[in-house]
Amino acid sequence: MSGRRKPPTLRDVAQLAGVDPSVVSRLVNRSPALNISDETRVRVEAAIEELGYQPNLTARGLKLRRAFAVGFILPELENPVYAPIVRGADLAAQEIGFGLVLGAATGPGDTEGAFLRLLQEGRVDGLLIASTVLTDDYLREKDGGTAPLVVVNRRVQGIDASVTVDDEAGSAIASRHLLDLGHRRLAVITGPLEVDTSRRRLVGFRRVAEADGAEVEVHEAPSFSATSGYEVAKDMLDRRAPTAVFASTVTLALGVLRAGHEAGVALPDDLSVIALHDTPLADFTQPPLTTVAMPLEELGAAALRILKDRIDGRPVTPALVDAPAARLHVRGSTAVARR
Amino acid sequence: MSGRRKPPTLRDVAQLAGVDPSVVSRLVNRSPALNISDETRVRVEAAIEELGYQPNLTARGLKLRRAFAVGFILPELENPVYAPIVRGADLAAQEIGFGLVLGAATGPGDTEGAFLRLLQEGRVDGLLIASTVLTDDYLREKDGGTAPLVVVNRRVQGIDASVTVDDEAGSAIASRHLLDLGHRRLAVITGPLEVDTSRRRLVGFRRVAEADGAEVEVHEAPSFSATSGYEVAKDMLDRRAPTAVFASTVTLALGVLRAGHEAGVALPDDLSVIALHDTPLADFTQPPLTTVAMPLEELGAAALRILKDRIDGRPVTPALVDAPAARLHVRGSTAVARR
DNA sequence: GACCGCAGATCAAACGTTTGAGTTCATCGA
DNA sequence: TCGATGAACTCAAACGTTTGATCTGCGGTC
Repeated sequence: MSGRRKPPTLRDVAQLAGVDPSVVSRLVNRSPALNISDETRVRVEAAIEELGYQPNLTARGLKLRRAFAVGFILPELENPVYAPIVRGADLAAQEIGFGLVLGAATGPGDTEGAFLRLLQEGRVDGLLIASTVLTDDYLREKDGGTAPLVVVNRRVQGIDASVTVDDEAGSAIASRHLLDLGHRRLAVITGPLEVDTSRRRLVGFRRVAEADGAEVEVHEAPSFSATSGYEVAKDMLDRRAPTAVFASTVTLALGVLRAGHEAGVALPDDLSVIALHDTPLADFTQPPLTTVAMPLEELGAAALRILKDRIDGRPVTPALVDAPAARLHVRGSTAVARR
Repeated sequence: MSGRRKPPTLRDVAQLAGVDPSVVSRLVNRSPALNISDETRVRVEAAIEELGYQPNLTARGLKLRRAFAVGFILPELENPVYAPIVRGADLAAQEIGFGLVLGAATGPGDTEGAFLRLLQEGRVDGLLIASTVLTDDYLREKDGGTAPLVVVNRRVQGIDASVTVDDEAGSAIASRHLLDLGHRRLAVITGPLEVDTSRRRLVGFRRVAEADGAEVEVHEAPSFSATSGYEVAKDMLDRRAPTAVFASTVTLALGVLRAGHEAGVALPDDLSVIALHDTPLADFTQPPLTTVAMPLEELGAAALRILKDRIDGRPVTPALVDAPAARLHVRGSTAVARR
């Protein structure tokens, strides 16, 4: 309520320091074209300090045709996998003085709306796309359109700018863990296989398991939700059950756990469960969920940096895979195979 | 990559329609000062259509001293309680053409940094504060400063603009449910009592329970995390255990469930658990968690609308409580009291 | 016939920056 | 002594809007 006074401008600073605004501008921007005496520099800096001058983003944006912000399109916020990705992106954005504006979808299908809205308004300089609902075709069509985009945690043919973690390697670790525990009859519950990320996880898991001669049955869930995981797992348990299952994401695993409990199978003794992606929640499932933690925060940060490169017109490396340390967190949901 | 051409401007439209830019501007903004013939109107509208004109937000922003965006400061994204709040706010923002920019804290303590950053840059016109870490004093000091703010899910003395759900009523419903099941020895695990929201939940629960002559023991967790809930619950179970416990938020409940399992108490037969706030996850805990769903999405939306009122300088009702339908979701974690 | 009023437009300054193109003045080499 | 050089600045247009002020006819009044 109290007097919201307008902040000092470049002009104010210039006037106080007795110089032209252009000097202040160049000073603030460390422009190489700046050429002033030390004395003047000191005076200007003092003026900036005294007034607490902060450049006006909007004015800069108008002049430079920049929003100094990027949008993050995601299908939903509830899925715990997004929290670290968003955090990573936000942090990286902060570092370069960018804002992260949310384009959360309101419901299935509206991701597209969020997409277009952000772009057309010129509110953002580029877009991070973590949605699984936008089709490859749609993305290819939009890429290079109004604004640069980077797809996160997914690769689409024809779009260079995409960042993924090494899903294959992570899944291989899960596979290895189960094999080490002596499991021979394995199942994987994967997300929709039209999503390339799902496919890579499947491949990674299978490669290791089959190289070891273990049996792998594949169950494709129609979505990444816990409910889907539950349905698929219930179905799986009705048949000849495996002794261990790899859920290709944490939400699916939640469904598996529930199906297990309902079917009365002892966890982890009758059925080991391991999931890709770690989350604070994993400590609190019953039993606590063994996971392979992926560098999701790094993923978000990398995505943002790549997006910035595109915005600045720098060349982007074809399909950067970001592969630091996938780490196994052994909790209570995996155990040695019963014989 | 392909030619990113600059979008049409007001000038372009004006030129095409053969009128002055001011006409177009006023038309677009439905300015009452506009006074043109139908013929002209048609021509201008056609030009807008033809060029696909979209007003440039940055330029408008510069002129009008507006960012057309608000910031949302939250302590973390992992807590499932925030997802619906953010979604509600984002939806409401979309409706009025505003953007929602994230000010997620990087870690404890940095919420403040996010706060100041967003404000000073002039990136936002106002701020939604859902953080529990900013102190009342700090908020009071900032209120009415650079930008308007609205505190979400919390009330602070001296700041009119705050929105909360009816925590008392919700907690009362939880209380009622447990009493109806015949429980007489109740416990509540509350978040930090320096947070007013925690206090209101406690009050609501207690009022109903004690009116019924039931016994209520209070356990204050040092934070809202699952880990805190776990620690406190473990402690509680070591003593004379109650037959039912009310966790004042879902994350705390997760901790309670785990403590229960570890202590070997049968859930829900030996101990009923009910939590405030619903989440998709509740279906997948073991046992599935009985909850009282609060209108969190509405909370977010209401917060945004109030913030908009403040931004526009409209008077704000003192401490609006938004109290539609808290709903009980009975799942597997509550059962009739054993005698 | 001078004047008013009004519909239907136009003008131009401003919002706070950025930046290419001047300007001024002292110094230097030949 | 003159012009060239360069250091240290200033000028002013532009980015795309918004908006109060101004202009131009024309029909109606007295």
